[in-house]
Amino acid sequence: MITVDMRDRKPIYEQLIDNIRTLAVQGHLKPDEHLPSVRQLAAELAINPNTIQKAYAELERQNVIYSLPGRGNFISPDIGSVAKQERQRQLEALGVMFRQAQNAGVEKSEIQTLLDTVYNESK
Amino acid sequence: MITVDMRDRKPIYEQLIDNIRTLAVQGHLKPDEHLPSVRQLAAELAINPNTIQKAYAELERQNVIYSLPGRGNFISPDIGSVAKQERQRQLEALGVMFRQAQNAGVEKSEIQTLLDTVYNESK
DNA sequence: CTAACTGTACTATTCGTGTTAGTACAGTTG
DNA sequence: CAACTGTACTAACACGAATAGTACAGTTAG
Repeated sequence: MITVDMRDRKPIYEQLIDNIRTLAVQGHLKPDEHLPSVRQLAAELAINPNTIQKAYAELERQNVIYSLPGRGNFISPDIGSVAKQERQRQLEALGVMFRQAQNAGVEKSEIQTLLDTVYNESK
Repeated sequence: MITVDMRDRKPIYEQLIDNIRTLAVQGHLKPDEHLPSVRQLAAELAINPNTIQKAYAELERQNVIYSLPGRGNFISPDIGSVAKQERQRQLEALGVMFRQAQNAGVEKSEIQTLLDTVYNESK
């Protein structure tokens, strides 16, 4: 489900980009699946079509989707490579966070425990 | 050293807040240490005094510093409790990141390796 | 006491970015 | 042909960040 939070500091178009990329990477949106049209999604979310268009344009640039003028926007068939990039991004972000946590004085064992908790609670 | 990056999307006053809080938490700024005056720091960083004032006001609200009108701004004597809060914040942020990484398909072992690397490279 | 510092509190203005509003045009489809 | 699509514009608006300027009271070194 595609949603936006008007109270969030993050711009709407960025929320849309992250939201749709995540759905695609997680397989909730299949390759070649038809996305809502610019105008339709704008109506559903009660925001301006230009904002949707801005998000779709960036998603196409990131190879998350492709567009066929007159037809619509569709999930990219090689979404797998996007997923790979996304995992890499997550790791890099974690690297930064670890360094920040370390020099804030957070013990490695605390992070270790947290990591175990998160990766076990889904069982 | 207190710095700001004009190209950063994060507002200058927020950069200052994080920057000074980090320096204080890490002990690079000692309790009761005298901070640069609003006007002096503004001159050094080539930004408006109001922006410095905004950051100092928020830092005081967070108990990172205290101010004596006419005298200046100083690092809080009980900066230790701020450091504790900061460690807690870092852990919570990591929790969010772990969940994101997990459902982006990042393997636990990858994160484990990264964690070990970061916490060993300082040896 | 005075001059030169401090913090603090305002108002007004400027600036950048996100968002909206509106229009237009070409391709697609039933 | 009618009703969809994406795409490309321009203009206006809204909001927050940042600047500019002024003012006033407390502190301190001379």
